[in-house]
Amino acid sequence: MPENATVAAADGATSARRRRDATQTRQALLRVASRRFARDGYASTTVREIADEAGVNVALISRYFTSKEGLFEACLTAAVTDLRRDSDETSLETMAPDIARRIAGVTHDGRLPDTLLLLLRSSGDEQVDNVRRDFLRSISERMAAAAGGDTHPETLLRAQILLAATLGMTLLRLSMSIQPLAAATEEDLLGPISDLVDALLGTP
Amino acid sequence: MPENATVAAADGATSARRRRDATQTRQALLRVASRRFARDGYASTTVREIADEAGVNVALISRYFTSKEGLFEACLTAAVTDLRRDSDETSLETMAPDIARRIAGVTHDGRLPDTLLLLLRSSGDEQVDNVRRDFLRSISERMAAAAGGDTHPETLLRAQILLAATLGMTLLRLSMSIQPLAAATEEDLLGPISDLVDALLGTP
DNA sequence: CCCCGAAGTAAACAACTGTTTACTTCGCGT
DNA sequence: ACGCGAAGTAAACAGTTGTTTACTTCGGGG
Repeated sequence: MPENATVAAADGATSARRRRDATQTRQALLRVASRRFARDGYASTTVREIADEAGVNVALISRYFTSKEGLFEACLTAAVTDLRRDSDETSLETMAPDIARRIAGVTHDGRLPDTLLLLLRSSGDEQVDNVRRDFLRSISERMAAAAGGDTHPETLLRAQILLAATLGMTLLRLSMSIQPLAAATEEDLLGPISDLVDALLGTP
Repeated sequence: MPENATVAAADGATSARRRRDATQTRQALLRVASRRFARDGYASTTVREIADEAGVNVALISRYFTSKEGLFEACLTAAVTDLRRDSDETSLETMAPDIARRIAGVTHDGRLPDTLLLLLRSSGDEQVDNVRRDFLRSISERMAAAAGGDTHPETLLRAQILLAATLGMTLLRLSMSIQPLAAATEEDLLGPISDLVDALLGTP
């Protein structure tokens, strides 16, 4: 027999997993599923692929998340929580660097771009879709609010266009690997994005 | 029995179909499939759904397009052909109204936004994916070329960001129905998009 | 008019999907 | 050390997928 059979399958994380730990298993599933759902979409991703990549049995998805749909909803909730954290204290000055970091930056726990991409994926379930839609809308409202004191109705439209540009860039980078956008660094993007923010939300 | 059994199923087009015509059947399938693939993605769309909506038997998809994959490739080719037509004679002045029309306008033959959205959908087939990627890149190159005579390397990056914004707006409109962006008219969008084009590609 | 090939159809096919079941194996508190 | 409940597993399940088959029906040229 192999000398170390306990971690025979692919590890679901960078760190080695304890042999039996429901919490770690759940997190491994969440991490793998978030990436796959974000990059390939809901329908193209099978539960067996997720389980295999996480080094976990398929049945545990149903056990811990009720269903594939439940797993997706959990991924989405985690993404929303993560995104809300640094989008509530936004201002017109920090917006451009924030966007650049969200698109091309990396942080402590992992890679961010996946998180943003998940908002564009649908499971088909109407209720879960509404979570997604409501959150996108609240983000655009926050961006519009940061733009200026005046509540000009077109400001919200312009904020949504800026949001669309952010999501589009993420899509072209991660899902389509369009060069040179896909290889652009955080600093490469800062200039154009600053112009973007200024043109859409800056005071004329 | 019903008084008119020949067009019993849902019509695949606005016009009534002749009872037996391979060309019309193929076009009906193409039209329905393009819309479904664009709006819901490749994996979420069933060949039976496409056939039913087109009022056609499922087996005819395999007959006329070899496979679901072949049907998708045919949709993509048609979309590319359509998009190339009015993107090769683009200039910096007409770019903003062109984009606005592509996103919110309607034309002679049907609705345009679907066409643009199809470029974001993947069937998983690597070869077909390359068609998609190559075309997106060629579009961004054409936009960069229209921007100015100088071949500054950052110009291509900025053109791709503009392309990303265009695709993102289409996505937020058609696939997510984010208001007020989803309800914005061609004229509503012209102002912000003009600012966008100017900020990214205009000479400073 | 009539018939032959094209156009269309219903049913069956195997592969794959998400989910459940019955079972085994481990780790931890006593 | 031991056993009991939690954690994990393999196999089977029913439904759906894309595709193929054998068949019927139409319609236009001779």
